[in-house]
Amino acid sequence: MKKNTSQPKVTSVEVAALAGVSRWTVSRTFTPGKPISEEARVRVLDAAKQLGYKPNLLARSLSTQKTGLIAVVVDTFQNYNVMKLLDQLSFALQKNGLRALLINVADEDSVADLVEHADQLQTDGVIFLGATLTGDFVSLASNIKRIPLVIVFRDCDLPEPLVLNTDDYAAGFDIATLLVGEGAKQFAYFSGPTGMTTRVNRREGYEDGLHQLGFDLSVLLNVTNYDQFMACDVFAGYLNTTPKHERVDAIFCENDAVAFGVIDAMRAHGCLGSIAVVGFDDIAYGASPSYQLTSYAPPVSALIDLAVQAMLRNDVARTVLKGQLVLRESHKIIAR
Amino acid sequence: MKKNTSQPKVTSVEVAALAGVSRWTVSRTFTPGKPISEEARVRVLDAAKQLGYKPNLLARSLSTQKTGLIAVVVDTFQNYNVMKLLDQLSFALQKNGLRALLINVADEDSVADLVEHADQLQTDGVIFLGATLTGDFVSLASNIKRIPLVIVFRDCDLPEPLVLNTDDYAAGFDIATLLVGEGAKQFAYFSGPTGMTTRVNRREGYEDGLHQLGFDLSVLLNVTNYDQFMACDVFAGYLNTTPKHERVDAIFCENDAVAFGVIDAMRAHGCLGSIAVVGFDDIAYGASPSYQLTSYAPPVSALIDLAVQAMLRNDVARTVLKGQLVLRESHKIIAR
DNA sequence: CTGAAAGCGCTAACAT
DNA sequence: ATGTTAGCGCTTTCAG
Repeated sequence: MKKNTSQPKVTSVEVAALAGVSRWTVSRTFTPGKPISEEARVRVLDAAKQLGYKPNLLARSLSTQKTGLIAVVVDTFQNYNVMKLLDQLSFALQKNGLRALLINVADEDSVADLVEHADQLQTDGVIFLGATLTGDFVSLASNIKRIPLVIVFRDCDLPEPLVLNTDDYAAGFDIATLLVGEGAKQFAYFSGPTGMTTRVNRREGYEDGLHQLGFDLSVLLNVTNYDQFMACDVFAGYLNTTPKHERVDAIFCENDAVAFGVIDAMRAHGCLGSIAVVGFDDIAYGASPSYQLTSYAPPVSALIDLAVQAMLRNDVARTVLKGQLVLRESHKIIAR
Repeated sequence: MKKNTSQPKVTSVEVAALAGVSRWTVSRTFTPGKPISEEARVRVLDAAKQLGYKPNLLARSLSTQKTGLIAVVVDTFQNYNVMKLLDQLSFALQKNGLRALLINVADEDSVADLVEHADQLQTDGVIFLGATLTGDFVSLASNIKRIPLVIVFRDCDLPEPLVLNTDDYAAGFDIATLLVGEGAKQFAYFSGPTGMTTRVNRREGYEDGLHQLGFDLSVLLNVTNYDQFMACDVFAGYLNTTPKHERVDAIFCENDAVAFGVIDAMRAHGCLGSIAVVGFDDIAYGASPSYQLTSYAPPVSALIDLAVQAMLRNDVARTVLKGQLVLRESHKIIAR
């Protein structure tokens, strides 16, 4: 049995009494950057320690109108990339004295409610972390005017929320260039779920890149979920129904999970290395000897810094930033 | 540029005025389960909508002494298992009207500060999610008496914080039984980092199980980090320095990440299938065709439910629960 | 540098 | 069922 040893609550009043100063002097002691005589400070700190006093940040927030809480909205956890982003984001927030209030919107239609609740909790901002924004987001965004709304690693057509994203077009273009350089002639693109806020730019850059180099995008594959196993099934289907000589020799996958699935399918089919594959996100797992996935690394820390900055000051503008290709083995065509 | 369209703050006073009722009636309207006449309710709701009023939950918390915030302490994000746990935990909390305040303690020595800060924020409890608790945790735990402290998926010798964990001993025992049943004769255990709060039970159950069946644990491997690639290196080393006929034929890995590393090493070494391998955690990835990892699935949802319950009521006792083996292919000895 | 008044926005407890 | 009193614990004026 766990007991809640509710200690007698100690407030600034008691500390003030013990230290022989006023309540307001106690407050100042615990507010960095407030003028206070060294003597008073020591006396207060001493009394506080003796009483086990800690300022109630909730009460402070009510006064200052700042909670230091940032709602972080995530819609898919079980994804290595999201994990990395969440790791870095929560860390960056903490470094700036902010805290991440995690909002899990796996349950699609509750987004609006959850974000509204966060708003009522007086969070200082909302960051949508690679979340696939659904329809009601429009109304949501217009309801929340009090605090900054930021979308990182996702696009959004609306003018309202601040968008901070990878330059998907440039990425697609670079990948087309890489693949053509490897000698590929037939190209495929493997997309994930298509929602309201899409990542078409990634494909467009790829396609434009191919065109510019005299090639076409001949095959479009799709999976309704960024799921490795589903992607594997889809690609296995492609391999099974397409005679070897008709197959593409290069494929750009919308993210690494899909790319893994493609590689799995090729391994199972015994044709590993016959098709160049490039992923996106550069999750740590890609370095695995079993995959050696070539991937595009988004400018994670730069974008996260911007997102945090946007929470702190209101002077961040919509931005797309280039990432960079991480070359390993999977983009090479070894066997044919 | 993002503008903070600071709307004129609307409080319950304004709503009360417009609705022609008192402030407290407004409060009641927004507190589920409080008696209120339908007429008044409608009038208030109407006025509230008109004014765009939303109750300030912060102020409410100050009064009620409940924030509905639960600090969730995580020390390693980039781990599929943690991700799953965090996903389920945050979801379970939400379902119960609670919210997860994410505390990222990647930076080891800041645990105490961060948890203390959470305490000052008046969180209603703290959940350590599979976090490796370091030394100063002892003092930490004794400092926080106001709210329940729970450790899930980790052991802890201290009597104070509530521990909710998998029955690691039983798991180890079951795995020994499985491996012996597969015809293995020589056994290894591959452990991860050894900290203050260890998972020795997992190994002990394994070892006792082997003994009971007439076998011994002959090889102990270790990696200082639950990292697939590091584990791969370590196991590659083992394979390279141990002649084939002297090698173990079964290995139990402390978690799936390590097990993946072992499989990677075997694949690279061309001896895939020669050694039975069993992991722990049953991360989704284990189902990958490239691994087909047999693993032990901890009773995740049961433990998480208990943790949430512990936040809600103070009647949860220290518990260990059995999980179950998930049989795929990796525990079979195919080639020798 | 320190003290006092007023108030952040809401709700518990009691009264009506 | 509704209104009242008193406060949650802190901070922001602004005097002294």
